Amino acid sequence: MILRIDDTDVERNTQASLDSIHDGLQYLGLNWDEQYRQSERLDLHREVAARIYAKGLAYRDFTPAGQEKEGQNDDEPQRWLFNPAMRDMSDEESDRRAAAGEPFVLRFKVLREPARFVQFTDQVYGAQSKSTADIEDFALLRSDKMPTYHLASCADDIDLKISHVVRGQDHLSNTFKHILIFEAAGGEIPLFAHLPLLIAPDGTKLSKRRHGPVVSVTTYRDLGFLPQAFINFVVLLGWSPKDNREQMSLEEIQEIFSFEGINRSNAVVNFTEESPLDPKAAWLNSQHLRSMPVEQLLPYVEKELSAAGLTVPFPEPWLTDAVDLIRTRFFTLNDFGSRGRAYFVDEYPMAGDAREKLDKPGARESLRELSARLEASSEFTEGSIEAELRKLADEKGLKAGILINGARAALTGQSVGPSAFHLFTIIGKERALARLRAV
RNA sequence: GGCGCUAUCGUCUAACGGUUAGGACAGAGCCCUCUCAAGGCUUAAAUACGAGUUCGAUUCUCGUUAGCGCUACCA
Repeated sequence: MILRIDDTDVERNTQASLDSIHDGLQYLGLNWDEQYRQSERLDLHREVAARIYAKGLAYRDFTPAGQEKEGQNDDEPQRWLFNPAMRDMSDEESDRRAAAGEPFVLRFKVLREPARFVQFTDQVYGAQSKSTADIEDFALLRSDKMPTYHLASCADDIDLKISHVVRGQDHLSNTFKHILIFEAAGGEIPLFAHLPLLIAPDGTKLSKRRHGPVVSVTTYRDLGFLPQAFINFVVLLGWSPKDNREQMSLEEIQEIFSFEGINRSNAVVNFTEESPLDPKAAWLNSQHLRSMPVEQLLPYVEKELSAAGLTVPFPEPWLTDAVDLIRTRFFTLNDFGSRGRAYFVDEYPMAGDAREKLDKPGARESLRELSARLEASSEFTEGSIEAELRKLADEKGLKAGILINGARAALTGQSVGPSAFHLFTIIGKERALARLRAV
């Protein structure tokens, strides 16, 4: 895999955007073998431009920036293809003005009269065809000698022997220009596959500017997404396995993914003002979280906990059990370091509604009593704990629920969670009883 | 305006020209239950519109409408 940074636009070329690309790719485990930056390959691009010019397939346009359409004859006001004075300028004049240092744009001399059809077969959109009569004389080199995206992209594709160009559908109609460049430069034309766009709920194209968090892969990482869950979500936007499968492993996806199965219509990422997360993405993450082999999940949890400042001695068997127990009610990795804190360390906050459970009349003293009795008991299993607790509730004239909910609150700092009896055995006798004593 | 692309539940999507138009998420309800999840079950919800071809059109053709893209010395 080649990672090529298309950074010929100096204005938008920032370290931050480069970091974001690297971070996102690394998080997803999409590692590259080679990296190139177009801004470091300008000589190659200019060479290709020179070659096209030498063949008479490009010309210098000395029109100042922004004035291309001025002075146009108004029979087709909106339609600009080229400026005849520039396109038809004599070589002598062109050379003279260039030698005099006058800035110019190098434009591709698109075939006119007779026009011809440029054709290619897109792997997703099928047969495509467009008349050169509808293609304007696009720029190859800007007046500051920087290559345009079109030129740089094609020149690099040729040089790097790119086999497949897979990109957004917004480039579908640019592809005709690219084919013209490939032909003029004498390069082999790669296979093209255009993908439908991801759009916002209001139908507009997703953009970094307007939908920053939604389009940034690192957002999902920071929200506690498993990489495979994110990939699973994205792959289902514009493509499906056709057999009603939703949750899929990376291996399954690699096995069955194909260009032919890709849809041609844009897909909406269903986020809201409150959350950048599509509900289906959240669901897929929770599905992966609870169904992947627990040993595979452990490294993620460990990383998450250490990021939260917690040092936990993985892989202790009881920790594995704890992760396995609570993951069915968690949605993201972040939950382990927040809601799951009490399972891993002894310092954890007591939620307000958990405190309410403990404030029930008789709850605290009964729980302390329970602690003492369990301490004295030789057995410490779910069964023995339940028997002891129910017996105590009976004696105190309390509903068992008071003690059950109270125990959960004391043990985890939360009013909701797994079976209270199971909790005792997960947390361990010594620590569990200490937590009861401390209510 | 020109050129190109697209159109199935709210969203993501399935359906050799013949299905009660299927699944998933989100929603509603029920079951399970010590709480919360999970899980199981049920429910509501769609072929943009109009012609044509055909015994029969979500599916093929044309038109309309709508959306998106390109139309830059951005990518």
